[in-house]
Amino acid sequence: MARSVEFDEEQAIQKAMEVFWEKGYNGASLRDLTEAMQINSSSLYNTIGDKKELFLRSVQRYADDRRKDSKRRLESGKSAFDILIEYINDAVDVIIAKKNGCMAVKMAFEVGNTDKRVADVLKADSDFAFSFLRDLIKSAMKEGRISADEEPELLADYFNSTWTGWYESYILHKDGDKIRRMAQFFIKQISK
Amino acid sequence: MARSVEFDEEQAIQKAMEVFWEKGYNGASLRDLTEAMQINSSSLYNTIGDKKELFLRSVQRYADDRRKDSKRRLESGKSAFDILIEYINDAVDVIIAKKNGCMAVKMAFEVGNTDKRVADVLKADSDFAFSFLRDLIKSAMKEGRISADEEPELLADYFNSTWTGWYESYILHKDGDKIRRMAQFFIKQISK
DNA sequence: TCTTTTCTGAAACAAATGTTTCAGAAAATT
DNA sequence: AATTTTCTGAAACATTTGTTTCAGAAAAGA
Repeated sequence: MARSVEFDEEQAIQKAMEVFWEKGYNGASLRDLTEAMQINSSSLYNTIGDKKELFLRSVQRYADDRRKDSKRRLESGKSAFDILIEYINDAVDVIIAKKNGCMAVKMAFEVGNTDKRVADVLKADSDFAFSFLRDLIKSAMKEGRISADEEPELLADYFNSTWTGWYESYILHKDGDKIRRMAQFFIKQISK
Repeated sequence: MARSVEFDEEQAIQKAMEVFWEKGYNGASLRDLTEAMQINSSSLYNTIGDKKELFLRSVQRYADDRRKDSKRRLESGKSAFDILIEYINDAVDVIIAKKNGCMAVKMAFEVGNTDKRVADVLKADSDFAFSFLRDLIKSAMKEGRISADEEPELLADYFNSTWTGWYESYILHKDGDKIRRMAQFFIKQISK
């Protein structure tokens, strides 16, 4: 039989993801990508495919990571309300600490209207986050920590869309305290 | 003396803006741009400058349009609260009706971290929207239509960042009712 | 009308893009 | 160890990119 693939595909996708994350789909060149992945373009085309395919896999990978993160949070044993608050605070930390914010948001705005396959992955990611939040909100309502005046579905959508604006604010103003204040206000509003 | 410029620069910038708006900075090629502007690249380089300069002017133009729109709203003679509600509802309409959402948001995510000059224009635009909203919120508080429990500055930031998430939601889910529900909830929350 | 200056169109430019080619190296099985 | 299959590296590919060139057309003033 023959020789087997030399490079670690998962590791390579991870590196590609980081490049796309920083430069965007159109801003990242094949040479940027293969250099970061430390593979030759022939290997890339032999295994993963072309640039579009690599991008799809990168976004997919990002979504997978988020899904794992959500699972981890659910298994933490904390109360639903506490998980929600921690989730919000962690989102704030990501916005402020990570140089490039949330990849899903960035890509939604760059290619969400043009690349159907990527848009579907992002939509599925958003749907998953929605369920995650809706269930937590429902539980937090039962715990009596969140006012049950509104439908959990509406609140979940509202939650989900709220961080996005914080990302934009941080990109433009680089003001961490501003984000923290908005987050505190948000928490205060939904708490009972 | 000599011949004068043949094409209408303002009209050309307008066309360029539309192309950038749809395709993004990296996604728009010089040929896309000059075709839409209906001018030769030599004319472009003779008058406006290179691609970066054209982009800057396009973003600038977008910001100018928004400023004019805000001024128009202030001069409408309506109450501050009504202006705010109308502003929110119009934002919702733009999200749902316009194919490409808000240009400022899109560009903030694409080049906000890499192109300093564009980022400055976007920041100034955001600052202007902030003042516009803060003043309206202050007035609406005096009118007794918005609860004065929070600082107008915080609410203005909160307002300003809220639409962004709605844009993202609409790109992914194409669900106008979802946006309208979030907007209604938002209005309900801030109303007294 | 003639001159002078400047703008425009088409073509050309080098560099960068995404992708393919292929000879030889490398591994797995026999 | 020989064989066979497949992977890899470097180079080449055709396009597309952003930008420049320049001859001639066009306008304004003399």
